[in-house]
Amino acid sequence: MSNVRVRFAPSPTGAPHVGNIRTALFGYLWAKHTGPSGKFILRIEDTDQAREVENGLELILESLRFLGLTWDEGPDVGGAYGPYEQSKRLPLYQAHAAQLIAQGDAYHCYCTAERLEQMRAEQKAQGKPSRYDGACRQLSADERAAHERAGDARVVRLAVPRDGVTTLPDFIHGDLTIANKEVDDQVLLKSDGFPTYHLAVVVDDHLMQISHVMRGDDWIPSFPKHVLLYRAFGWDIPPHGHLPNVLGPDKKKLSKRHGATSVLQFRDDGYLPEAMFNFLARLGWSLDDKNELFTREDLIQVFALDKIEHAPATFDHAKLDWLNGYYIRQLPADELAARLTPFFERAQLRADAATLRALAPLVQERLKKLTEAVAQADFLFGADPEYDPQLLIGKGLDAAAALAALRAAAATLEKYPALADEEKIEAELRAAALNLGQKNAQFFNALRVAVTGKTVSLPLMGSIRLLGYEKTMRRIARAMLLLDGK
RNA sequence: GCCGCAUUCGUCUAGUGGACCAGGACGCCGCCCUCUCAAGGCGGAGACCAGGGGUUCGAAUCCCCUAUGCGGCACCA
Repeated sequence: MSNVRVRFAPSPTGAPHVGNIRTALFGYLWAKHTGPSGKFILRIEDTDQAREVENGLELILESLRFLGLTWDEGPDVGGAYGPYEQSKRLPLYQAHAAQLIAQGDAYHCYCTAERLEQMRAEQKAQGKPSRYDGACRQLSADERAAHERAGDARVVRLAVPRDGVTTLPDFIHGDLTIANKEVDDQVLLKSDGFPTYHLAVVVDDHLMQISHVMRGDDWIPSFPKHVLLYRAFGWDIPPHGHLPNVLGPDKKKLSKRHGATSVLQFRDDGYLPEAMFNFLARLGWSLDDKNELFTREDLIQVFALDKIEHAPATFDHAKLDWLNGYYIRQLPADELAARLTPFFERAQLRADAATLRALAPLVQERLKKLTEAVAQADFLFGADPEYDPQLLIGKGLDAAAALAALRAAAATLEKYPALADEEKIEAELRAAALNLGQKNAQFFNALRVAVTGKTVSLPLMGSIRLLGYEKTMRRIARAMLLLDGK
């Protein structure tokens, strides 16, 4: 196979959501699967000035970087086929549009927005599909000259054949066919001199020698325009694959309506890139019935185009959470601590590196998302926690028994102010429980609530070690006081 | 409305004419482990393969029709 070159071509209209990024991921995987010669290219389709967002480009770059979807060519890194922002390639499109007009494959249209609007309203009223009526397609030379003399604004439209059908082989769906009469005389070049998607994508994919076009299957209805353009220019059509969309829980195409859908939001919500990468790859693609967990390297190695699903896939948050938890558990403790750092900073908890490093093993198998560590560890920071004293009294115990448990626990801990030998302390605490005739669960519950203020907490011994001897003893004493009144 | 794409457990999916009274994963339920919660182990429920016609000795797998869902119908991508 000659060199594979796949492009991801978003427009800078906001933070890319996971559906778009999944398209980027598949392109990346396919390019990298073919080895070092496979290139992943980033091209920015900024041809609509109206919809542009100021930091749109940055958001795209950041999203791709988060997932490690490194591009070989793009607006920031350059490449042999630049520029990679369509707004910087305007003369190219204009020249190609001129060529089409010269060949008779496109024509100037002088219709005003008002006329088009009225035309569509009429078509709609008659229950007809809204399509450009071709008014300017058969303008005489004189009429054109008149419009030009008057300085009327003009666009360039594609002259779509009235009959026949257009077929595109698609490596996901098989042959796709649409009758030409269903295809609009699409605008190729807008009156502001910018191209529309249709012209730009074909010109750029060809000029940039894109080997495989991969895009969402919401593009299927407009492929005839692209095929027609390739033919008009006399260019080979690269293999196309229309990826099924990613759906929200309501089965509708994923969008902002579905809540946090941008990759950056997932990052901020505490999802690992490893997990997102794995999860997104499995949405609409699978290897077989055995493998679920894939690293980036695995995926690059086994990714195959013919395994891409035909039907849209629903984004399953629960499964993502499971995967994220799995990858969190795989992290070395140092690494987990490092990844946790920004979340504690954001929560404004003064957790130094050593504390986080010691905390990591405790929270590790209890996290689905990194953000959750903050709530699990918050008892370590700030003032002694407030709680309902009733919580100190475990199931089947009374206040006196809980008090006895705390007294025994304090007596044990007092012997180990350095909290050095955890196992030994724990053994002694168990012995104390036995001695009091309490179940471990009952005994430790009292201690747990006293120390953490919660009935559900991180492992007790580790929590005590992190809290420190002083604070622990103070909280136990306080708990005993609370119990005294009962 | 017109055109197109799709249709296997709740979800992601395996399955390309016989090995499928349909396999795995997430989720769910139960048990074990256990200082709580998790994690882990074990087990369970859960899909008559959208429906109906064909083709075939034989169909989840091939063909047709219907239904449903989704997508597109801009000087937006």
